Amino acid sequence: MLSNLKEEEKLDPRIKRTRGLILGAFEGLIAEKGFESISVQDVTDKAQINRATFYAHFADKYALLDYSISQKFRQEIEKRTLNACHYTNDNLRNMILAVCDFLAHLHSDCAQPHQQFESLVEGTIKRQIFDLLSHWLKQTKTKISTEIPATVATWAIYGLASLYSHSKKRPALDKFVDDALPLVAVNLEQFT
Amino acid sequence: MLSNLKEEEKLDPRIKRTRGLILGAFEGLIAEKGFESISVQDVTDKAQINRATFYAHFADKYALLDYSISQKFRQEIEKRTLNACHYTNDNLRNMILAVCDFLAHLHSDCAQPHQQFESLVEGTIKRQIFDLLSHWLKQTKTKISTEIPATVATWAIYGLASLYSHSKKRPALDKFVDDALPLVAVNLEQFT
DNA sequence: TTGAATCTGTTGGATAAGCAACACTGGAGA
DNA sequence: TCTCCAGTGTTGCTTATCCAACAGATTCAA
Repeated sequence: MLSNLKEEEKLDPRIKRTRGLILGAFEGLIAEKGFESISVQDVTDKAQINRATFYAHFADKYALLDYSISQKFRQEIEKRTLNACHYTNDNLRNMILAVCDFLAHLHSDCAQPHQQFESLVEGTIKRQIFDLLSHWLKQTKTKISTEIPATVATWAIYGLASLYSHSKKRPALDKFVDDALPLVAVNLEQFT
Repeated sequence: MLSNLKEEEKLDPRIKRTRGLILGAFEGLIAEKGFESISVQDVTDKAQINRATFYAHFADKYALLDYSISQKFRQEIEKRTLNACHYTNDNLRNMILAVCDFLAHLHSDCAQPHQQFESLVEGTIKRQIFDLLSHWLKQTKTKISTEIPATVATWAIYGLASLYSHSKKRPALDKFVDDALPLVAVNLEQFT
């Protein structure tokens, strides 16, 4: 799944370089002034690339946010070697950990996260979770439709991570996930 | 003098970027394995640019060394605001300090400096010193030829810096320059 | 000596990035 | 209201970079 690793490897070096510059500038700006107040010009100035070049890669700053978040989330996932896996309780647990970690870091790395920013992130991350879960469940070659269970689990996981990352005084992550895991797993047991 | 500042500013961003990548990779490699054993491929691999692109900027690795050394030396000079100056005892003193510092740092930053490397550096630096000195001396609108005094001073300065940077137990730089300065200045007094 | 391997410099054609200009939009003031 | 300003997307053309391929040069081992 998502073996854009290979595809990205053999991409034209100019493209990799430019995207890297854009992403780097974007992340820096997010930390400095928050997503809402960033303009495309800010990004291209900081990245030292031409504005037209930006539009050759991304439709607008929302597409860039989506790409950036997706990419960083995937890194988090790959770090925990959850790709190329099938569904197990352990993998599910790792995924919840990953989402919690990711959101928690996001909140400390980003200046003044507003509503718009948060809901854009939510959409992006949930899409990623859903795709990965669906992939896992389909590995079981079951004839049962995966759409509904995957949807429920996706929303539940994101909700848990959101709760965790917003809590004033974050509880110990391991304990938190221990408590939450069964409530998510119960709907997926049929795929084990 | 040397107001390639302005020229470099308005250079195509791709050119600035590429040169920066090449220089960064080169300096890293110099520190790792020394100049002699570096190949052009090493540089382009590390810089993540195409080998043909390298040759669009530099004739070979010797041209790159010359450019790199010149550039770093100029930075040292500009740091001490010696450009846009005329000849004074103080400026001469600062120049000697700059050359000593530069060579001393070079020796600590470069792996196994061999004879070839050292003599290439010597040629590059002496050219820079000579140009700057000549520029100073000509400011005096003197009718005296500057070539011979500038040459003598150039060689003397480089010799002093070389002695300083090679000494096992480097003496205090200020003291060293205090002792050496008069011997250089004596041939230039007619320009004050 | 031969051949394999590696690096060098160079080329022509493909592609990405740069640039200046344009029309358009959405505020912020006067 | 009007204008001004700053940002947005888009375009045609220029320029830099990429790539694969080439013919030498050098080295090293068989």
